[in-house]
Amino acid sequence: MATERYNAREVEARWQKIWNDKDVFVTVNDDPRDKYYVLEMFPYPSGRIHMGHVRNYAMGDVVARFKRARGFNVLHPMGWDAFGMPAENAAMQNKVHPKDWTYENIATMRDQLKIMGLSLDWSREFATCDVGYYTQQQRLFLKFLEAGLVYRKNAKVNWDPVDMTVLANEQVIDGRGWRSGALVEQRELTQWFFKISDYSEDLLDAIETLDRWPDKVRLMQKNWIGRSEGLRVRFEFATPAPTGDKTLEIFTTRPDTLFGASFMGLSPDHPISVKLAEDNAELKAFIDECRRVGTSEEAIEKAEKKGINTGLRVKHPLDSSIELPVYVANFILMDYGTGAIFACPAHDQRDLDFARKYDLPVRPVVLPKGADAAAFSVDDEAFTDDGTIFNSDFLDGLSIADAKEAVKKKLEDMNVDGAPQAERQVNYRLRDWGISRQRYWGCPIPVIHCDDCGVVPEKDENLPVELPHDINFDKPGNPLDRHPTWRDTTCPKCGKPAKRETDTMDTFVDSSWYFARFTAPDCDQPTDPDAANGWLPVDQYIGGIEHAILHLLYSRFFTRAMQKVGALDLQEPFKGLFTQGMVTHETYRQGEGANGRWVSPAEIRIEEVDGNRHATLLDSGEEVTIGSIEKMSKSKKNTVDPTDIIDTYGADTARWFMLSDSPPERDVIWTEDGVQGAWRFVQRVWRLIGEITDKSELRGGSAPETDGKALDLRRASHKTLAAVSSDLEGLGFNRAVARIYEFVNAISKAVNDGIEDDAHEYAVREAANFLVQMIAPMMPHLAEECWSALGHDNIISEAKWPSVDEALLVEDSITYPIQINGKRRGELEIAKDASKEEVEAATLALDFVRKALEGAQPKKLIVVPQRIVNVVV
RNA sequence: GCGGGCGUGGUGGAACUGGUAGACACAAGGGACUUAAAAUCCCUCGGCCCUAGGCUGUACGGGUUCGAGUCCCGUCGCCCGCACCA
Repeated sequence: MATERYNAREVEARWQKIWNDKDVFVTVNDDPRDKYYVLEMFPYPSGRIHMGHVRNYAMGDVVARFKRARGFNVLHPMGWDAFGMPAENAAMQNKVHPKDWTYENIATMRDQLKIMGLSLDWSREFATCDVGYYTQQQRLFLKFLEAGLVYRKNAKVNWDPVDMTVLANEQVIDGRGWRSGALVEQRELTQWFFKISDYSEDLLDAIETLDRWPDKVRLMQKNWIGRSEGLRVRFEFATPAPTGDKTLEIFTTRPDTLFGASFMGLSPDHPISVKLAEDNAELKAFIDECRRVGTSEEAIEKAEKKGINTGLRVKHPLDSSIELPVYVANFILMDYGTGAIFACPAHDQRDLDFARKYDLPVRPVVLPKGADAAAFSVDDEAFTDDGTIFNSDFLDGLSIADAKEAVKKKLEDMNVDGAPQAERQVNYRLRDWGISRQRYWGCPIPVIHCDDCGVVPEKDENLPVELPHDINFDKPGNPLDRHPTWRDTTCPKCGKPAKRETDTMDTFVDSSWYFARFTAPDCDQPTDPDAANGWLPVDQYIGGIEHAILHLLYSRFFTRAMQKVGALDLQEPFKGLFTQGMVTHETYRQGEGANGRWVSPAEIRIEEVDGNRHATLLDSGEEVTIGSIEKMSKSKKNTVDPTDIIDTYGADTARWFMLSDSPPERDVIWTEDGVQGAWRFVQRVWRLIGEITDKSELRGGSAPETDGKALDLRRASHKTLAAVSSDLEGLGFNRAVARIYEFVNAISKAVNDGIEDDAHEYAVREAANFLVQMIAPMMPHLAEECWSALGHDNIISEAKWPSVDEALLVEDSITYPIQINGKRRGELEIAKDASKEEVEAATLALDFVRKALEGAQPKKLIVVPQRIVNVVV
């Protein structure tokens, strides 16, 4: 074979055809081997694959191919998260039907994925907008409805009064609609909800069992669910409330600070606020202003703390001589607790900001450890750490925890307006999941509104409720609403004319069970429970950290809900989770400030002059500014098209580069130099394998002798194999790559120095085989080509992972670094099984140690077995 | 604003549970081969000091420890999420 250059384009296409023709990656459900389910978060078909996809799918493919080689029956499917807003935006902008736009994108992206050479079972592919998929989703919805997991209630949406349409949070920019620029209002609509709150406690507790999830994701989910133990306290009104209520009910997690109470706060949406606003113009204006901030928690929290004094007053439950004013405040959420709070400014930053603005009292009641009670005051920073209660009557001197308990006990036993003054309550931050979307391109909610029977589920035999194709986006709003006939149907209950629900489902619903559907993609029910229970949970799920909370939490809820309706029998969908980092790239900009424009990497050339990098435009030679490194995005034009890279260098090179260097959980910077380095490595491996086959074909080496150079190389082979195996097991792709580089250096040296004898030749052949097998999960095409060149008659995609000879890993001596006072001053080589005493004696006998000691005894001699020795003088 | 994370040479990074900081790679510089270029191979490569060698160094400032990139406190910078983007 000699040294012709490796032609990636020709080789990759050839092997992809072979895999395809042989159905190598088609998985059958009844295979007797142990199962392993690898899944990467499926892509939204935005138009073209981007580098983030390449990274994500390259990682998943390594796991899939590695586990396959290790003897597992691997399920590795792919599909499309295909409903969503971009298709509607495209329809509005380019007059293209969302369905056509979506399926064209899918076709393009499927081709792009195929040239990556992924070991996917394409026979299981589906898109969430396939009628076959959303039919089953409607069926699941009806089962959830029957099981009491679905209900309707009023909820707020962002309303664009000019476009007459509901806006997503991302479409609201500084309180205005992104297209119309109109001030956004809030509107209440009756919407569909999933009762995820039924599972708050379970979803929280079960996080403990997810030991193969990143700690940060588990922590984020815990905080998101937000369990808090607190107290529901009823404050008696000192002035009559407009609603006729005798008491104002609040929720607090800090009853210990009750003596620091300065005012009461109501959400702008609280019934009392709304009632008062009826004949208070100032308050009404304020509430309207709050409603223009938007519905997102972020917007509400970031807004300046503001409020209006209602003139109402309540009595302090522990000291009736104190009356507290009641404010309507913009930072209080109606969805959390009771929509009302008591404010203790000294120990809550939001309350403090508010109190300072309106000149309300700030009375500290928690004293920091060691502080002087007489001198302690709170200025602009609330004190939220631990301390001792003071200024608080019977609570003085107690710890926070004890004071909480004391207040709870006391208030529980008190009565106001014929009921206990307070009750203990466990509160969750997690809210029910609103799934209604007033949009066309989503799964229709299969219910019918009948004037006589009310809301009626569609009959199972009438499914699917199919999206009509004859719609247009000439006008804003939901095309389903104004379709001339689609809404018209008959009531499944009474048979009279009735109207269909026009809301479609949140696309998070689509992605909350696709992993289960892959186990039986053609089943005429949502799942085949046997298949689902056999394959699930997903053993390794890989995707972006941006999904750490919502998608993963919804999928966990869905799995429980599906268990409840008998679709499958497990709670947790994802056993192992891995969140990979983003792909970033330098940015380039021509011109300054507002007149500047972003320039794509393909348009420029980089040169180095006197150690400084300069970028110039390819066509005009004009200088371009090199900017910061940012996440690849269309808006900054710092994207690199994977197809271009694969055309130039091949899929293996692109995959290898995505896996080398950067740890997979961290961001990776795409650089041209890096790709070229990867490409050179591809060539290097090919050349090395060529040399080995040339040099060793004359000999018949088959004697695994174990001494000299042959032994050294075999040790390196088995050590590398052991290390790479465990790196791949733990998704340490970059570490595996570094070890493979080292290994290639070692093999090259052995080959260049000349193959000495049969034993050495055996070792070189073994090393070559190991090398090819170790790169196979990452660069499968190159590996197949090398494997074939090495004379194997099977394909490497079906070859078994080699096994490590443990005997070759054992070392008989060890080199200890010797520290003097914590600084390394030399080394000690000694038998690996030397006792602590022997190591100590040998250390003290070393020249530089004796010199440092100057005849004295060491103050301390620390020997960490197999690690290090530290002499303290 | 709240929650979560990250920060190591010119660059990407390595360093298992607190134990030799900079493995491996990229870039750069020097050399070999070549008519020349590409490719390939060899050498150097955190900073400072005069070498042997030493000092210093993991965003910044403190602390715990025989020993800190790793643990703790504070500061700065960047990134992700915040429930209708996917």
